Amino acid sequence: MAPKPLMNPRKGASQERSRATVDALVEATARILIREGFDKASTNRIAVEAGVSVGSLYQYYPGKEALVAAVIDRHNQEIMQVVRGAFAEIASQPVEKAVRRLVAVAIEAHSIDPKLHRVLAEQIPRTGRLENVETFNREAHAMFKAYLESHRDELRAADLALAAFVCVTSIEALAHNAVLHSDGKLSDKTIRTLTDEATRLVVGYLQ
Amino acid sequence: MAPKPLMNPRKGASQERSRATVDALVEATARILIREGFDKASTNRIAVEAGVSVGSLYQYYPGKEALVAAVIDRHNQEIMQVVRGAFAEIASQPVEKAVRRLVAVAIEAHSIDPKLHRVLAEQIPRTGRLENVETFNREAHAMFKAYLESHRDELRAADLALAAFVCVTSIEALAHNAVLHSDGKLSDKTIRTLTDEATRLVVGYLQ
DNA sequence: ACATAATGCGAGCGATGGCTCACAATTGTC
DNA sequence: GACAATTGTGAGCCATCGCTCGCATTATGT
Repeated sequence: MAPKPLMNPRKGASQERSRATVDALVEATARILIREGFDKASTNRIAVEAGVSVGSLYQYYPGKEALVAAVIDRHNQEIMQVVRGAFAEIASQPVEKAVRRLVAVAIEAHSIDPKLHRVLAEQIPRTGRLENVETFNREAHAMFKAYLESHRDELRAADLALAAFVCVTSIEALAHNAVLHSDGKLSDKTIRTLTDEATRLVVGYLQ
Repeated sequence: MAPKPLMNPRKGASQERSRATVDALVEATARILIREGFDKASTNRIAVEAGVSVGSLYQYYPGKEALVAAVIDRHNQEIMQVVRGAFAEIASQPVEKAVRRLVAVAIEAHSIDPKLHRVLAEQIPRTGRLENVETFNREAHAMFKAYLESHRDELRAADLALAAFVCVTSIEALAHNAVLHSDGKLSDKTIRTLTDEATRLVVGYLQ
């Protein structure tokens, strides 16, 4: 068998110029996803939007999937940054206060770049490589479980992994549905009400 | 403007023969979605699988989207049948028993044709026409709110629409994640545990 | 200045997919 | 049996898409 022609993405982006090209590509991809949706995001279209040629695109990314994955990664990093911060912040706080903060953060996180968030949630097939979203989810579950373990005395649950699953799933779903159904930012009042309810739901369950 | 050449899906499927064709198409679509995934479900491929020519396909459906929508509708009808039955059954039962039943039903519903359910959840872009899933969601919320209203005295919530949103969202998400993460059917034990937890979560919130 | 490497270009190839249309086969009607 | 309506056929048109490759442009080293 002939060895692969070796025309995969060029090695490193060593010069300054190419970093700019890479960034332009990712940002162009995000813009197209937002403005025109997933199926319109062809490699040719993305290259034009980025002010770059298709050839250059394939020098840095093996295909459309990789570009979209890069956008998703970028978005997830932003979200996880916020979430990790929150967990650090609440580590030594009592359950009620901690849960309230986490709910608020979940809503904030889902409100980051809401249009992009919506497209990612609604239009991107969760197939192939794009499963690394799962990694983030697992991290969130693990962090929550760790918090529960260090506050065992305030709780009455036996299986903390199960409890973490129930809490994280509920909080995430509530934030997700609330933000997506209201197309964009929620009013402060709605956020307060929702936070109260979700907190009662989860705290009542844990204690 | 020239009047549209009038080559849209042929009017009615009046004869017996055509009903069979239509059914074959929908079932073929479902089979392909399950076995090969969404992108492999081209109109040509579907027609072959159904033992029918592409031409016939376009006599009954305006395109691939419509076929997939038909499959989704079929699946959702099955689910809503079960859910409607459950709501009728619990109408006069106390909150604890009612919620427990609803949780069980949610799990059952998500376990109907799990492979198809997974494909629909993971691979189908929720775009365009496929938003009528929303209709079913609204129906579920409405039914739950109706139940809450007729049991107001057992509850302490003020805003019942909000309470319904919180409960339905949580139950649905728990059932969804549990079923999808465990690839297929859950063990009886897992189902019992999950039902207990979800029931405690929701009942604790409502009372 | 010159050579060499790194980066960028974009016409166009091959593949695939949605969809049409001219026609054939079947069914219903008298 | 004759005729019209209904239903079924499938080769192939056209558009699009992912991707390549030979070449142009720009940076780096000496």
